Amino acid sequence: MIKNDIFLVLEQKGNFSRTKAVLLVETILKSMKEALLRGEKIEIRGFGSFRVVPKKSGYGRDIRRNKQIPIAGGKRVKFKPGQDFKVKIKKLSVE
Amino acid sequence: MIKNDIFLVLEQKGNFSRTKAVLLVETILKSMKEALLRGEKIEIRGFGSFRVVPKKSGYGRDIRRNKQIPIAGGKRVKFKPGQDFKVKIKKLSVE
DNA sequence: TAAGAATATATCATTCTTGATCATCAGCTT
DNA sequence: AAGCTGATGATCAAGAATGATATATTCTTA
Repeated sequence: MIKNDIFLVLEQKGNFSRTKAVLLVETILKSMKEALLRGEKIEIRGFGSFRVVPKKSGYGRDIRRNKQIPIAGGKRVKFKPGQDFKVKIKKLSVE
Repeated sequence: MIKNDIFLVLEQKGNFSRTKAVLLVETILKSMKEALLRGEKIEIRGFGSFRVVPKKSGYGRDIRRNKQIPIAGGKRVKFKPGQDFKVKIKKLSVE
């Protein structure tokens, strides 16, 4: 699924024009990124939550030279799917 | 940020009615969940990607009894923020 | 706004991801 | 439709998440 698929869904199921659909999606994505960049968490019940958490990891690898590379700490974004969603995804293995 | 905040953004910046905003968001979230439940990956350039990956983890813990509990394998959803987004988030630590 | 529903937290050991970089592949804009 | 921009894969070691459960907290809906 890519952006275009979302536009199509909005055009078909939501009856929105392509222009509106694009405006919509971009607006939502932009506001979500801004929220996370402010350090806020995003919590959408039934779907999942995004949180900005500190990161300490300290080593990477230079493939060419096959040697370790120090990595500075910082923050990262973590997504956690909702409970119901998570359970359903987990069961995909059954198929 | 919660669902209501997204509705507000759509009402203000996108000039959509509350009803339309709700329909929109629910439609998008639903289609995204369905895609992932079909095993598809979702890739939104500039934001990030969601993928369904296999999981093997095998042990949990019962806090009351303080003993190990076996955990069945399955699949899980993984979110990976876009490059630019990831870098910006990482720098939040500087502040 | 208040009731109802969903999520965070803490716990431990095992499994898994992060992180830089180049080449390849794929999404997105014109 | 094609090119440009952006994402994935592979590598290794060490730090970090997962998973079940009950309670406290927060989101959502009627």
